[in-house]
Amino acid sequence: MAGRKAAAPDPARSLALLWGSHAKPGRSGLTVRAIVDAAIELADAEGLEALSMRMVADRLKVGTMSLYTHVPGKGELTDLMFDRAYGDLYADADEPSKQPGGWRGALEFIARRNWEILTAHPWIHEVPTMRTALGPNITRKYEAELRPLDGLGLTDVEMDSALTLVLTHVQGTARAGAEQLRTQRDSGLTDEEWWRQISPTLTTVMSGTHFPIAGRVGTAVGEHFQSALDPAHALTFGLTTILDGLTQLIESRSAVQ
Amino acid sequence: MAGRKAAAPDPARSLALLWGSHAKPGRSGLTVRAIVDAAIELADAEGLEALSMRMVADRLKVGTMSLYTHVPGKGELTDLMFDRAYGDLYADADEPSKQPGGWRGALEFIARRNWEILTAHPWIHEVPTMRTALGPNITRKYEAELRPLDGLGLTDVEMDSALTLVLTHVQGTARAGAEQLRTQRDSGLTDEEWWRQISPTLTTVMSGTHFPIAGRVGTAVGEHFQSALDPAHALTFGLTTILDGLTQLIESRSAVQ
DNA sequence: GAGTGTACCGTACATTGTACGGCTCAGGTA
DNA sequence: TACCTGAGCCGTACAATGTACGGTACACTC
Repeated sequence: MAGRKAAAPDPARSLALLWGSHAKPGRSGLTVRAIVDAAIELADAEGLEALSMRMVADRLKVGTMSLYTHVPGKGELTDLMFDRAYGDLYADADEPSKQPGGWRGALEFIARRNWEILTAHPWIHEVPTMRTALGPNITRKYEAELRPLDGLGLTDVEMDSALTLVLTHVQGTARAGAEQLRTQRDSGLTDEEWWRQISPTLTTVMSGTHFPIAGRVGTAVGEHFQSALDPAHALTFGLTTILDGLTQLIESRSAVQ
Repeated sequence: MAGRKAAAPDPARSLALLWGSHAKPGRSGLTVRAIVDAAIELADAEGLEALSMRMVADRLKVGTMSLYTHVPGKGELTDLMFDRAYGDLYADADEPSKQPGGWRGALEFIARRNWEILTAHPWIHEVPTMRTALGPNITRKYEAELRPLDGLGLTDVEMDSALTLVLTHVQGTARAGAEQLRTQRDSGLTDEEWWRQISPTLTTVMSGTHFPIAGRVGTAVGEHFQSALDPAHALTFGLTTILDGLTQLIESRSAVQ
């Protein structure tokens, strides 16, 4: 991005900030909580790229540089936003495991809740998540999501792998959906309008090529979903397939035992 | 980003550019191909964010604004880079279906090749892919990847869904791996050093909490992989599970028929 | 030799994150 | 009360970005 390169981040300071109390007000009433909330509101509407420190400060009626008293920089701010966005994912650490349908029902619930958060806050996809994996809400999330997988005969590593697989699927699908929406909004064209606009060029340009199966399948998909992609369908199709696969693994484990 | 907001893009022009000949030189020998190649080289090393039009122009010993004679803007340039990166994915449109092991072997091959490309060009994750889905190389890729799924009893929509599921998994996993590498490079710390650095703060801060399963599993994963995440393991675990799930679907279809 | 279109590019501008240094005020001490 | 100190606040400045605009120079055609 523009500006000087990001200062060397201090991981320990970031961690302390994540776990700290965000409610202590300064002289003008400014708090970390208020900064994070304002930033989330802006990012929900415009995305992370469009979010600027100046915009956040303006919304809080505060000088831009005042933010830096409470937050070391934009990177740390997005980390805080990330952890906060997952703050009310679950009522408590047992909510997923209390769902009906055993581990399968629990994973379906987990997938649905994650999907909802990602849809409400599409900017989450742009946050580098490695650093924030130890925030308070993310930690609680990990505990809540592992519990339904405990005691099924899986090893600890397998429990983590199974959860990661489901979450990666939800994230990837939600990301594609968010991108689709954003592309539509940026261009001001619906999928159908866009298609109509490029259609003549496309036939010209592809006249020399011959892709029989891609043509047939692409057409079928387009007619079925009115689009090249239906994220909701991709989510459930993939989840069903993944859970079927995990069923085999879990059954083989309990059979061995 | 900085600068004026991106000009209203013309989809038809972008499409024509994607399919056009990129070898026609201008007065100073500048070609679209050369611009794209230079940009890919730079992005491979530094990422898409760090890639600037000025850097590309400097590398080609050309004025910055000369690039705009050949390419409408940075967005279209990344589209071209994207399509080009997938240029030599497969020798021909039948390479995946010729792999041993039937459809399962073919999908494993597809996953592996996509993984290799994504690992070689991590900036691909930052390119909005919706627009480029109709570039020449992406179209050929789609054809090549659908062929091994044809004639198994799946509907056209199911063929697309199955492929999308596998590709989403590979992308999500590769993205996590790329992020891990980038975080390490940016911070200059290995996973282990980073962990040691935050460890005291972490115990202080988490002293009041109690997450038994997260603690147990997290520790097991960390010891097993020397890291919170092993992308290669996540890839194969997920792929196996997904293919097991798809096997059930395909068998049920051929049984019905 | 004149004219024309296109490739090339220097300059300018809005916008970004944030370093730096100064101002102001709350709270403690004398 | 008078003063001091540290922290909150923030105006200004800077390097970097994508690209609009308008000018220059070259390769053509006639």
